[in-house]
This record gives sequence, C-alpha cells and structure tokens, in this order.
Amino acid sequence: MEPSGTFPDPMLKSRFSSDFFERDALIVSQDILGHYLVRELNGCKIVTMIVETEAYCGVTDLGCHASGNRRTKRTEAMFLPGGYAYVYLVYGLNYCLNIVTEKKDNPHAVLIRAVEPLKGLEMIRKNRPGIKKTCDLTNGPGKLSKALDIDISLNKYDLVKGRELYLEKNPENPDFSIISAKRIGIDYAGEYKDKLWRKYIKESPFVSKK
DNA sequence: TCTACGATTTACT
DNA sequence: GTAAATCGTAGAA
Repeated sequence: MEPSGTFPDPMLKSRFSSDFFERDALIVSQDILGHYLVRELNGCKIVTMIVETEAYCGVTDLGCHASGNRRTKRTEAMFLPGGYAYVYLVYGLNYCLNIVTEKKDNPHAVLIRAVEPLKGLEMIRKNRPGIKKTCDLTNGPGKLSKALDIDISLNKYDLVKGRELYLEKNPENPDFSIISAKRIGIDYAGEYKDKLWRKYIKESPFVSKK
C-alpha cells in the first residue's frame, strides 16, 4: 500500500504537463487552440474551448510587457516557468488572462483572447449581466475574464496542478484550420506590431474580430 | 511623489 | 462610427 498522496491524480491525466508549457509562446499559442479552459467556481464547473490566442515572445518582443528584460511587480509572473497564469488589469477596467510559457526567467506568455462556452453557460450569464448574444459573452480577453470570474487574485496561479483554473485536453481531435493575424492593440510595438502572432480557429464564430 | 497611458469594453450618436 | 469609463503600473522627476 502506497502512502496517500503518492497515487497519480486521475484528474491530472487529462491535463498538459509543465513540459508542454515550457516551450516558445508561438508554439503553445497554436497548440492550445481547440482545447479546454476550465474554471471551477463554488462547485460549478465552467468548460470553454480556446478559439483565439496571441503570443508574446520574451525580451526581444517589443509588444511584450517584459521586453528589454523589464522585470517589475506586474511582469514578475512572466518570469515563472511555463504553466502559470499571468493576469493583469488593462485600462483600469478589464483583466487579461495569459498562460506563461517557456522556461523560468524567459518571459513568454500566451494571451487568451476568446473562448467558446461549452458548459456552465448559466454561471457565465450570471457573470455577464445584460449581454444577450451568446458569442458576445466571451469573445474578447476582458469579456472572458468577466465570464469566468478571473481577476488579479489568480495571477501566478498554477494551471498545471490547480483546481480552480486549468487547461484540459480535448479528447476529440477536432479538425480546423488556424488563421494567423496581427496582434491587436499594440501600436507601440514598432516592427513587432505587424508580426502574425495572433492565432485563431478559422471556422469559429466566437473569435473577437475577423 | 507625479503623470501619462494601456494585450479593452460598452454605451452612446 | 466615436467617446467615456477607470486605476495600477512604469518611468520620469
């Protein structure tokens, strides 16, 4: 009999390992499309499918908060190893959820820009009062944070082992094409603002902008 | 300390 | 289509 706590956790089988996240943001941003972002909120399980992402690729990327190796209170989370959450407030109003990628001290991250609600729609609607159309509930980084009740308290959250917010593998292997486009809202990023580092599922009606 | 502004959303005209 | 909302962070002083 093994001592308790050493059994492999069955819940973790459907998860991605740290290795999966400890790669270039550009790779991870594509590989997580079609997989699940799950939020457990007072006993309710919200399941969504990731349909749109953006990659922010470390110290050389002028669009990245950590470009030039800027290491501040806000960017600290990006220096964690891949698999942690980086959450921050934009425009004083909206939270953005990122997944930290790459090895420790290499500050890459993938911004989740849009998801498709699959389960827990009732809870999502409760979190998004006044929004009528289903696709308007989660088709933007700030919108999906509201819908899944994600705020700064989830900054640096462990998405590999955590129970409240995590990614789950889609057991089906959905077939879709990936569109590459310019990242949104980073006009200050010089030559990097035109990089096609925004990725989304072509057929999805849930992406933020076409 | 002080100031400018942002990985956006919403409600207007 | 345009503009207001709203506040923590970054960088300068």
